[in-house]
Amino acid sequence: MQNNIQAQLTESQKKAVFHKDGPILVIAGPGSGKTRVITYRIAALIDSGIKPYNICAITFTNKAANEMRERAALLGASAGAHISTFHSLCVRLLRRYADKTSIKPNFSIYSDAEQRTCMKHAIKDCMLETSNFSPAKMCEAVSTLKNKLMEPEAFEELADDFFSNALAKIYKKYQQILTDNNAVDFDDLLMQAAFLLERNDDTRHQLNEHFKYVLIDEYQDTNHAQYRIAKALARDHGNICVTGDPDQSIYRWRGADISNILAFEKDWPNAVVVKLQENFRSTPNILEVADKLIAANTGRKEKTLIATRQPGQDVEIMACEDENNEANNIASKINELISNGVSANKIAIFYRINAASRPLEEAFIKAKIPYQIVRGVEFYNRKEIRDMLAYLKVLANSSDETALLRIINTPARGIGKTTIGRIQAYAKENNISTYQALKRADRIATLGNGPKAKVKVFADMINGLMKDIAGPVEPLIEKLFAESGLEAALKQASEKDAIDNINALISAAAIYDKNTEEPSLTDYLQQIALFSDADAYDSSVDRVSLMTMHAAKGLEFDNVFIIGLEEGLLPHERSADNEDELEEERRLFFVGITRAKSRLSISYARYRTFRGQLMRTIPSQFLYELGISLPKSSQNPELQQEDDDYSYDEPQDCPFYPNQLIRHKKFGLGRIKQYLELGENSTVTVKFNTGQTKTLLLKYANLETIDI
DNA sequence: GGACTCTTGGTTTTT
DNA sequence: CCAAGAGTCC
Repeated sequence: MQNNIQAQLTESQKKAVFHKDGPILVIAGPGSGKTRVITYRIAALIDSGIKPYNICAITFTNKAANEMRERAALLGASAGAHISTFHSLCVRLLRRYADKTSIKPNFSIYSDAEQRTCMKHAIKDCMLETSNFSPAKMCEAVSTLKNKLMEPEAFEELADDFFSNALAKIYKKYQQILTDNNAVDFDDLLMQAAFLLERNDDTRHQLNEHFKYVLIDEYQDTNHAQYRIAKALARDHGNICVTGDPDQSIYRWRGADISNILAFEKDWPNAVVVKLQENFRSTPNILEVADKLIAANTGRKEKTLIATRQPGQDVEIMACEDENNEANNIASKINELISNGVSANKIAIFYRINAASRPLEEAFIKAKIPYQIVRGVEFYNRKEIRDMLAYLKVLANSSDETALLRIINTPARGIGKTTIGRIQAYAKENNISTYQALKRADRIATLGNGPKAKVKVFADMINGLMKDIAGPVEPLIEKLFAESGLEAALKQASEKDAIDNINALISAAAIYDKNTEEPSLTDYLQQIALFSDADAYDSSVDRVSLMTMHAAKGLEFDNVFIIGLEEGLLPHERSADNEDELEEERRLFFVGITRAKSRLSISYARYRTFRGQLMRTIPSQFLYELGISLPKSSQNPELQQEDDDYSYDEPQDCPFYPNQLIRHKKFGLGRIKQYLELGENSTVTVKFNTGQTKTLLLKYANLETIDI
């Protein structure tokens, strides 16, 4: 490798980049060059004579994979290394070695909506009520089991109470439905791939021969299934290099297991451990705040971020009246930045939940600020797009009944519930798929002549299109749009937006065709199923970026605004009851803060609209952990007035100390966990005997102290 | 079979 | 406040 490239690395980075064989653990803070290490390592390996195709690098998003590919090429690494996400890699493996699994290579990948549809059927098939067993909850439970690589049969044996017995039944049924549809969900991709590798020694061996070097970025967010896949991928040679930061683990709720990175040295006892402590991204002002915040987490290995940049602007905390005021304040600050010559694409706004983008959008339109909302999957959630994709899924995989039922009467073609029921009954009786039954509709005795004719027209249309599924995707989609009747239906209803969206889908398919060596419908569908929000981020356009803190992972911006620092929002209310989840919320905020290079502004609103109602908020407990003082008053005299009205019933001095026993009218007995002196906004965090932990505004809480 | 109204339930984060 | 599902009517 050229010397000038070497010069771009620190001594510790070099250690990880140039150490050749065996396991390497790179444990490092934000902005320390973790991803850079992986990229350079790919280049260095190729430079040392390793063939590109012998390298397998795994990133967290497709976007990150693309970027890594480009950067490695810039370093002179010839193309050919496999760089992708875990999920994409698994798709490839399952397609290639489908004969060793229970699925066929043209399998459909089900989105959450499709998963829920199947789950609903599974619950009903088990003679249970969806009102008692909500499909979303059951999907979550099944997902958790799959992430632990627990198959239905194995779980059935463990199930020993009412709920888990029901879950076992539902899980089994759900899995049966997926198999019948020749479909997998996101978790299956990992689970099936893990079993493929673990249960077929020859296949695993062959892959170990092929991928001689395995590199994994963001290792702190791998779940158990991914951990087992990683282990299997490196089993023969042990050339596994992982990078990560336990403080940036933000996917625990999705099964990410922080102990994967913490126990790496146990799994690979000869591992070389490289620590990267310097931060090249942020000013010391920002790092100090990040440091203070994350120090509040108890379950962590202590580490301090070492700043390398010159001091800059202080971190700002903004108190706003409500979400609109917050959005407008930010809009005017951004306009100021832009008029000072800052490019819009150097500015980002992060929030906890997607719904928070709306007031910002309105404010930006008003203030004429160009913006992009980084939410790639939204496009694929539109009804018309899902309809088109359902057609395509049926064409690629005729076993996909979920997709078939979606489109059989979309647009309306007079095939209603009754007809469908009769076709399904016939299919079941004759042990054929619903699609096959459609094709012989004329033989279904229960159908009248009218329905028979309508079904025949539909079946002929699908059959006709199926003849064209080989090769490029774009012409097929275009033909489908016309022949399915969707185009005519949308035109008739003057659904201009919907037509535009489908045209966008067609253009995107053309790009896919152009960029793919061997385009195929199956591959196209499997790829777009794995598209993520973060993939939509376009750094080249000059727009302010709006995204969730989860989507911000791995990115950096000169100017960052983080909004909604309020109890219930960040930390989110659903995390408040659980100490581990609260710590994850803190890590999430930490991730947000450490994206900022030079300027960071954090805001909260004193009122926020919630389910259509303006509600008083409580400033986030995290704000008090940053080590900076909060702004005292709001700018709005009216609201100030309102606060003064309340001030008379403020408690004069606070008798609360940690662990003190108290009683609350509604929640009952509990112990004080924390008391925050904030004047009129003083809060107490109480762990109630019900198991719940709540943060209450002292002035409304009416707590009764119980002295022992 | 399909369009329409009304009710009710529910809001994280995502591959 | 808003989407989805049930129920009602043509």
